[in-house]
Amino acid sequence: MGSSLPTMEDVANRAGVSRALVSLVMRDSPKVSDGSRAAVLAAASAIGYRPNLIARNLASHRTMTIGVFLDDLHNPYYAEIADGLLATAYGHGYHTLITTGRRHPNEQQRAIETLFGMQTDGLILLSPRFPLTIIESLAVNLPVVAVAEPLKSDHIDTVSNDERVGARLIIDHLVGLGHRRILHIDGGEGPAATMRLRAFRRVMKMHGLDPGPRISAEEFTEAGGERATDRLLKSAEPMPSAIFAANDLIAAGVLDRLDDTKIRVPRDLSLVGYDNTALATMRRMSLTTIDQQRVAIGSLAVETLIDRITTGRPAGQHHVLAPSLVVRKTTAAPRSK
Amino acid sequence: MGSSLPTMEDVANRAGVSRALVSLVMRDSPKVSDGSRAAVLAAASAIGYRPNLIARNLASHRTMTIGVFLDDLHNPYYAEIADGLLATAYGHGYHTLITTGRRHPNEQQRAIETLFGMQTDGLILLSPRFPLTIIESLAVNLPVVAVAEPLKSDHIDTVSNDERVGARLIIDHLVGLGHRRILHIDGGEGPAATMRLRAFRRVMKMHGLDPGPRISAEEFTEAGGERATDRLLKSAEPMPSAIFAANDLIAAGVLDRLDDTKIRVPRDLSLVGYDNTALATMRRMSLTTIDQQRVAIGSLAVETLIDRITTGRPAGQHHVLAPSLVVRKTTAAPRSK
DNA sequence: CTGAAAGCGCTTACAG
DNA sequence: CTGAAAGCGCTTACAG
Repeated sequence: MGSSLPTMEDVANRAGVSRALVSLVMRDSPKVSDGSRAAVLAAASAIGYRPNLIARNLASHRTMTIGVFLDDLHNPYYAEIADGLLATAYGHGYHTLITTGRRHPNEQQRAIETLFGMQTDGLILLSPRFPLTIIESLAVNLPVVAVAEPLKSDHIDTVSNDERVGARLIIDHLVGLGHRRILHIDGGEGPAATMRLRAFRRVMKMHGLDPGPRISAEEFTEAGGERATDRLLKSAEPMPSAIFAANDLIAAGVLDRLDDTKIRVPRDLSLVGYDNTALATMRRMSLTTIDQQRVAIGSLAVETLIDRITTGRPAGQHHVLAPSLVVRKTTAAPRSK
Repeated sequence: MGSSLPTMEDVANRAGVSRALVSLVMRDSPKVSDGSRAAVLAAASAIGYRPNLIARNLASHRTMTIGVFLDDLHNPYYAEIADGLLATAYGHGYHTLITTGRRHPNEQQRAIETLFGMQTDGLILLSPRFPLTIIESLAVNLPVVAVAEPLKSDHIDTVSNDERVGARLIIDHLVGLGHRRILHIDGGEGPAATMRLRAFRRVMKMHGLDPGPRISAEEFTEAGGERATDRLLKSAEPMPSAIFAANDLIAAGVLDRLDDTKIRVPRDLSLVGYDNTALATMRRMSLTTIDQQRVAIGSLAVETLIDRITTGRPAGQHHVLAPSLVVRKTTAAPRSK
């Protein structure tokens, strides 16, 4: 089927001009007279010609395309980052191609290979579920920006949320209300989750507080939050007076599970989420949460990538953006105090 | 940068074999001895060679890639369809490339051009925000499956939810509870919204009920649902006893806005959503809603596309999948009855 | 603006 | 398995 598509040759024939002229017009060259341009464009649209990008790319060694890998289409967090990212790429005249691995390591590898094989000019990785070191050999030949923890590598640029600030905002807020038994429900084994857990532990220690046992939701989902809450309720451990959930989805799972018990939020337990998703803003949830600069993270990732693509800058760049706290109705002073 | 990447030539030199052999190995040909295969693979990984897919595609006229256009990354509805879609494509050995237009018509056009330019073997369009007739000329040369209302066209296959069944399930349920003043809050001008509105009106008439004035959320978002509710509350119209919102996000917006009034759901007003998203399942929402066969819609779209790609089938295929009703706690008998 | 040439990194088809 | 050739649809660089 593809072979029957019109080519530049066809456009040139129909317009009665050279193939070189058609090529200039398609690349928006300023050296073409308005009359010729109009004639070529008319011929092109008459026969339904559209440039074959892969042929162009093969010849020019540029694709003007940014590949975006994203961990999970289900997490609204990525949608927001993607917003900033896509708008900025579009503004710079870049095409954007997205792939995802649906949280399966195999498919994630394949998704990135697809982007690589398509010869995108650069790659943006949103929270990949594998160590970045795997990607490093790739990054020697291809600009890569990861929305992930800063690396020592000069080959991969990073843009990330300041986890230390996030944890501090949450814990300061809870401690200010009088809480001391604060539990973190973490997001599992992924790099983002590990980073957040580490920040929590550090800040708790700074406050002279015991970070307590590890309770994990294993993934950034509602179901994970429910399961973790189940385990907590069944455990012999004393209940915490406040929970810092690794993201809003986990917090929603916690809330949902607690709604099935006699424990009331925030009367008996305070709860904080992370990401300030649409869910958190609803009156029925009114979740106290952390607002990451999601759109800015997306834009900055693109700016950083394009900078590396166009300048060939050899040194790594690592941007860290500070989040803010949004206090709603799931946090209050502990009951028995 | 791209020019410094290793090519087949480099692999052949290092392995001491011909370029043709390398090509056979990379395409997983069975005519290669195990020894040769191992040698080639070793050489490839030693120098970090990965096949240049765009060169392969240009030469072979196949990309083994399916392009997926999706309207809005924020709507969890698409994430679920994408799940079925990606898993099925992966199972058939196809790569998948996603683009989105963030609900802007210009960017949507560009997003589709990108996929087309990349010479994907076929396109799947998830609820495009423009008339499919624009795409028809494209579809003459390229297999296209749209998750959208069935067309008369033989060039575009469609897979869709049975809107008539959905509307009937909702209205039968509400009428069974005793409701007669049922209002639909529609999703705006897009094709999916129009289809759903039309189904609502038809089924209302079949019941001999008045579909009432048109109230639109203008988009499938929480904010749209809030605005529509605002307008409803301020209007002179008598309040309905039940609302059928065009999707769960709109329903959430309605609920959120009503939580700010003295109107209680379902005591004073019944509410039904559409899509059975994670939101609807939460105890605090417990939204009665319609469950589309999302994963099946995604899988079937891929199967239909691959069928057209491989057989060149000239006739259009139009699949319609019946949804089901999930009754939760936002619907009950009307109060004053 | 035209025209002819070389090349991008592969695949395809074929003779050996 | 090798080797040489042609071609995919473009871009690039150049002489005119």
